[in-house]
Amino acid sequence: MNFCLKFTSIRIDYLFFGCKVYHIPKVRIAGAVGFLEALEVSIGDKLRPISESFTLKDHTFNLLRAAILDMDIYGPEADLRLDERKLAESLGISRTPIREALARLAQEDLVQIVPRKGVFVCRKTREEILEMVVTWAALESMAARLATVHATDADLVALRKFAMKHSSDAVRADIEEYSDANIKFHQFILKLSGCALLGETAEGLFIHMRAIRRRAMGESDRAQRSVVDHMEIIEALVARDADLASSRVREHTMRLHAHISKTWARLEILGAAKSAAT
Amino acid sequence: MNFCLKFTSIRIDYLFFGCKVYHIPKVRIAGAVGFLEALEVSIGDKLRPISESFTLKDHTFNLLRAAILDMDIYGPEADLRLDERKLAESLGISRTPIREALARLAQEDLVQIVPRKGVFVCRKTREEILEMVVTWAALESMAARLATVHATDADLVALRKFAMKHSSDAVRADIEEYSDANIKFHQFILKLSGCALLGETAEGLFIHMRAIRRRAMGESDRAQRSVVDHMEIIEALVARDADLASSRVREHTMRLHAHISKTWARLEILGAAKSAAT
DNA sequence: TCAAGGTATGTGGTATACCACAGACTGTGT
DNA sequence: ACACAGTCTGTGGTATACCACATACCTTGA
Repeated sequence: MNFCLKFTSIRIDYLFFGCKVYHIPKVRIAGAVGFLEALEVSIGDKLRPISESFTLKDHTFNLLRAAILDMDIYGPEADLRLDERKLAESLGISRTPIREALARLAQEDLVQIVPRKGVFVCRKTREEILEMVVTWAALESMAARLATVHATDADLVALRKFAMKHSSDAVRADIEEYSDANIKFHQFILKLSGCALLGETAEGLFIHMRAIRRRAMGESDRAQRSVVDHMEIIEALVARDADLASSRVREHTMRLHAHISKTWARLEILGAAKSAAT
Repeated sequence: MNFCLKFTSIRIDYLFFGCKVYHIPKVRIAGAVGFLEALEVSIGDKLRPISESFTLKDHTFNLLRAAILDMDIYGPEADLRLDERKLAESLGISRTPIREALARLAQEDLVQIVPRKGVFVCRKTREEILEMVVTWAALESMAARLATVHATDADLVALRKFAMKHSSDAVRADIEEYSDANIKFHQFILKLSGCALLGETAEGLFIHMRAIRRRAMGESDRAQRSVVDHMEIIEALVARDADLASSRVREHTMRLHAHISKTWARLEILGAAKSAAT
C-alpha cells in the first residue's frame, strides 16, 4: 500500500490544523461606539478570517482526490486498492470521515466501492475515455461560441500571449510542459465563456483524463499541430466568429479523440501481450 | 419536517429488504453432472439474481434523491432542512448510511451540508439555472451531431413517431404532459448520439431543472413553437446534416434559455413583492 | 426595563465497537 | 494425494456514544 507512505506527512498537518477550529465571535456593531467597542472592532478586523467550517471529511476528500490524480493508475503494477483502515491510520483519524470522503469519490466515479471486497481506484476503459473526450469537445466548443461574445479584447490578448509562450515549449518537444500548458489553454477558453458550469463540468473530465495523457501523448508532431490549431482558434475568437470558433475547437478536440483512439488501442495490445507473457 | 411523513412507508420496505441480504451461493458447474448437481443447477437458475451488494447507503441515496426531486423546492413555504436524526428514525436505520448518502448528494450539489448548522436542499439561483441550460445545450447539440452518424433510420422513425404523439399533447395545451414528453424527446436525442456520457452528464442537469420547469413553462405558445422546432430537428437528423442538426438543437435550447430568463425574472419579482407584503 | 452572560438543547462531526460476508488457509477423512 | 469442510482473518457496513459548536432561551445584574 503506497498510500500509507504518501500520507505520513499529512499527520503533522492534521495536528496543526485538523481537529480544532477556533471560532472568533463576530463583533456586534452598536449604534453608539465607545472606547472598548472600538477596540474590539479593531481586534476583530485583524483576526477575522479563520478557516471556516473545516471538516476532516472535506480535507480527506481533497487529499485522496489529489493522491489518485498523482497515481499512475494505468501502470501495470499499480496498486488500485484502498484500505479504509490503513488510510485512517496513516492520516491519524478514524474511518468515518474517510468513508464519507470515499462515498463522494465514488459519486465522481473516481473509485468503486465493493461491499466486503474493497475500495478500488477506477480504471477507465478506452470507450469511456473516448466518451469523455467527446463530452469535453461539446462543452468547450460551446464555451468558444460564448467566448466570442463575452471575452474582452484584453482577454483574447492574454490568451494569445499564453499560447505563444506555450508554443515554444512545444517546439522544444517538452511534452510534460506542453501537456500542462495545453490543459490551461483549454481551461482558459472555458473560463472566457462566462459560464462557470461549463468549466466545472469539464473539470470532472480533466481529472479522469490527466492520468491518461502521459500515455496517450507520445507523438511529437501532435504538439506542433496543436500549436497551429490553437492559433487558428484564437484567430476565430478575435474575429468574433462564433460558428468558426466553435467548430475549430470541436475539431481540434476530436483530433485528440482520434489520436487517443489510436494510441490507446496500441497500448491495449501492448498491455495484453505483456500480461500474456507473464 | 415533511420528510418524516414521506418516508414512513419506507420502513416497511426496509423490514422486508433492508438489513439482511440473503446470499445464494453460485452453483459450481462440474465436468460430469450427476443427478443432484443437475437439480442444483435448475434451482440455482431459478434463484439466480438476488439484489447483489445491496447497501443501505445506496438505497438511502436513491430515496433522498427521489424525494428531493418530488419536493417543491422553490415553493415559498418549502422546508429545505433535512435532519439526519429524523431521517434515520423515519427510515429505521442509523445515521451512518444516511450521512454517506448525504455526502454523495452534496457532491451532486443537490444539498448543502453546513457543519453544526444543518443539511439544506440547494435552491438554484436564476444564473445557475441559466448556466445549466447552456451546458445542456452544449451536450445535446453535440449529441445531435453524433446522432446524424450513429442513429439508424429506424431510430429516427421512432423519434418522429414519438414527437408526433407528443405534438398532440401540446395543442391540447396539456403542459404537464408536454413537459414530460419534451424531456423524453431530448433524452432520446442524447441516447441516439451513442455516447452514454453525454446523456449521463445531461441527466444531472435535468434533475436540477425539473423542479424549475413547472414554474418556467407557462406560456402556451412555447409548446407550439417547441413542436415546430422538434420537427425541424428531426428533419435535419434525417437529412444526416450534422451542422444543421447541431445548430437547430442548440438554438432550440437557447430559446428555452431566453424563455426561462424572462419567466424566472418575473417570478423573482413576484416573490420579492410577496415577501415584502408579508 | 433591558442588556450581558450563562445554560440548555440540538446540530453535524468524529471515534469506536461490532456485524456479516468473502476468501485464504488448514486440518481431516477418504 | 486430494477433496472438502471448518476456521481464521480481513473487508466494508452499520449502530452507537460522545464531542464541539451554534443557537435560543433564561437568569441576573444594572
